[in-house]
Amino acid sequence: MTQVIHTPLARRQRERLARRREILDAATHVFAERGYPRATLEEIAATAEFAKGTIYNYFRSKEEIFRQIVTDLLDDVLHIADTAAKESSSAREAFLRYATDTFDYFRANEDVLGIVSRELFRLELEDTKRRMAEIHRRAEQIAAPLACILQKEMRGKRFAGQPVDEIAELFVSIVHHRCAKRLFHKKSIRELNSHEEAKTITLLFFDGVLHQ
Amino acid sequence: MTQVIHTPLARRQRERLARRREILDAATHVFAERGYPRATLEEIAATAEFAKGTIYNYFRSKEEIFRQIVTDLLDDVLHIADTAAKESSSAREAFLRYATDTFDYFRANEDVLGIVSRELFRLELEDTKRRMAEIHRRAEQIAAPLACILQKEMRGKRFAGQPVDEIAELFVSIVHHRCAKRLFHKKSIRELNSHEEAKTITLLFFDGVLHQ
Amino acid sequence: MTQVIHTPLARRQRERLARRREILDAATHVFAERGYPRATLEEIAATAEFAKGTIYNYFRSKEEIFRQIVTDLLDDVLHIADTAAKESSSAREAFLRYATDTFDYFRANEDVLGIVSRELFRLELEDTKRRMAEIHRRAEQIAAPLACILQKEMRGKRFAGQPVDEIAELFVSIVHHRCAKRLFHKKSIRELNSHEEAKTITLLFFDGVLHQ
Amino acid sequence: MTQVIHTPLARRQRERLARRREILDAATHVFAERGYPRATLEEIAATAEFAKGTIYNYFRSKEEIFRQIVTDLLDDVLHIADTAAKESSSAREAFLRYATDTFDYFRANEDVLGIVSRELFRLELEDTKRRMAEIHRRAEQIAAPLACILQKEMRGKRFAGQPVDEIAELFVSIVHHRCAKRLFHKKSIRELNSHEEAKTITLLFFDGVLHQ
DNA sequence: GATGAATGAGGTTTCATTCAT
DNA sequence: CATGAATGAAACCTCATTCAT
Repeated sequence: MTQVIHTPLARRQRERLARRREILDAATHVFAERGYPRATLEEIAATAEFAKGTIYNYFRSKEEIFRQIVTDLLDDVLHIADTAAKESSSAREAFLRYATDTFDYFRANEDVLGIVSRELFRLELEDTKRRMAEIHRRAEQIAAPLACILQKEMRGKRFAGQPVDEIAELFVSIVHHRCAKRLFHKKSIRELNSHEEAKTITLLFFDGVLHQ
Repeated sequence: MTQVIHTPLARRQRERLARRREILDAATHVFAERGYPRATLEEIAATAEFAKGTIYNYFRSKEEIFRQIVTDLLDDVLHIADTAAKESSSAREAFLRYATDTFDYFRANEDVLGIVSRELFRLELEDTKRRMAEIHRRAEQIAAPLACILQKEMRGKRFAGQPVDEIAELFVSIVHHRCAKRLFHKKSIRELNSHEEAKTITLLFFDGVLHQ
Repeated sequence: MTQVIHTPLARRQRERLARRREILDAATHVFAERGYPRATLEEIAATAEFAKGTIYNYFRSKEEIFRQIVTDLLDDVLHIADTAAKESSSAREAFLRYATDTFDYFRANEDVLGIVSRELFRLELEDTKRRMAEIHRRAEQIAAPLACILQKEMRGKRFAGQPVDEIAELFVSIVHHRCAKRLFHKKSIRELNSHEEAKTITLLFFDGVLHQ
Repeated sequence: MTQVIHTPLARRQRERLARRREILDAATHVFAERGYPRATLEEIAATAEFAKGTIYNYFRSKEEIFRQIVTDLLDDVLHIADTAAKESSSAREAFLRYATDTFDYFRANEDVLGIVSRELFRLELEDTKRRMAEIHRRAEQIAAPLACILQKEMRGKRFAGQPVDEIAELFVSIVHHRCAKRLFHKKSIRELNSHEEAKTITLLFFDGVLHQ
């Protein structure tokens, strides 16, 4: 068992990380509320209860804060996909689990979902196109473990001539779409019954509309 | 038969509309290239080969230009969906046709697709959330004619407890996702074989992954 | 008696003057409504029912329109003062008449009064100070005929060491102040009883508060 | 006796106020020189020796700067009127003192006088007319203490059927007119002998031209 | 003479980032 | 490390004036 020694240095480190997290949480809230370009560092700082300048001791720029939020999110979702694939014995089970867990995750992190829905593709980078490609690459990563387990079950066959990973990506995009829809719809996302929804789209994906 | 008289007034009107279109086209290009916030009126004007002030004789603001582009696009897609539903004899045919035509439309209007993929949710409105709801409502409109024909075929039954229009929306979102994917992928959107792609997702939607 | 010949040229001339007047009237209205800087040529033109460019066939600039209005006004008031002095047999009568007629004039030309009250000193000239002096010189001109008749009655004596024309100017400024006050006050200027008001300030001027 | 502790916070506060004042002074100068619409923030900032953006850390807009200047001025003049009324034993003495002190005040604050003379009525508000009424209400406030002491002396009688406060306002307007006149006249306002001028108009006001 | 589209200089305002305290 | 005042580049938009038709 690892022996943790609380040297002053370690405390410093921990406090630093805690404050970094506070800033990220504050920023997440403000981005979700105002949208990236309308969000000002002034307001983020006020929400985090720091002075504007302090933010720059933790992040190099507004952009970096935003990218960190998105990266964290994608990591989380990637983890969900990994776990779903690893701990399931069939593709159907894995996909169902991925959908359910993702729904739950976003229900618990509504703000982050808001940001991703609106801002994911709006990073203010020199080369927007490069960024878009990057995002889609991450989506492929997320779909990969799901594709992998599906692959096995289909014994290497393609679906309608398409490689399996593209098909898995479709599923991922459907999940995302349902989340976003709920977020901006009359019914609160909190009322979303994760398991019901997950079953629906898994059923559609595996059996199609006509074969229920 | 109506005798068209080209009065000066009519000519003025026509020229005005033509120039409005030129501006919209130029703006579409710049928005697609730079993204909405980095797109400057300076550049839009230069691209349209007008002076900055001239733009304001045709549109009240940068925002208005953007909304016009989006509105036009949604109208076009809505029209595609309507036509597909009206001129098909089965749901499967209608969905296939909608997918094919939408693919073709975006292949011919790559810039517009770029804008929508990135900017649709970023209209700079006071109340971003209200706007999001509006966008989703438009999506429902687009899905409506497809839902309608599907409804008939399913004889009023629901799918896994979900109303048919939500299911139709899923299809629409899949189509959009495939378009965006192609746009930012290594393979140019021009190489996309609309018919092949459309067949794939229609097959998936109606029969599922397991029943090909 | 002058024989007026209505040659085509004269008609042109008359029509031109009439249109000039229409523009001045429209401009007077818009200036009064919006204030000089918020007034746009667009709106002046629309009010006059001409196109924007047409205005420039009659006036060299927005500024010139404004100066013409002010000049016309000052000429009118100067005429009132002249007449009052010429047709009165005593200073008291002359001042009373000047006040009464000026009140009547502004009641009939409310818009012009509004402009003068707000804009007189705001001509957008290179040298504002020179302009201010010019305005005050005009005020002296207006006061002059009144000063003249007062002078006679006072047999060359000064009032409290001040030259008579400065005293007359005070009276003129009091009249103007009462007009402006009424214009922006709850009671409409239309309800102003010119004769009553005029008697009050004339009484004050000649006999003072204590000697009624 | 209070022990003043100069905490950093207090120092910050003081410096902030000092800089606010510097900006107001610079703006006053530029407004007086150029007039409100020709005054640019560029020049105000340069005069105050700050960057343009810095101004906006102290005031929300050009308009707000202007209104602060005017409000401060009106407060000062109101204070003069209050003091004059409170510390005088007769109306004549109060009016004389008000006139003298106002002359002195404007001689020491020439720039502010310039602004008020030209700009008072040009505040760029939606509803200019509402603003004009507001200004006239302030004038009434200023006249109020003077009216009050005059009232007592006249034992409730009206003058020529007019309420006493309207009469007091006339006096205030005469004072203002003499100030403006001097400002834009050949003789510098610095040469104005406050006491002489004040005596003249007080004499006129109380005894009239004919009874010296 | 009348029209109205085109012009473009110039203004106000925002806000991410820096840096002295 | 924390602070918040200072910065200044950029952006959007207005509108008087010109000029080809």
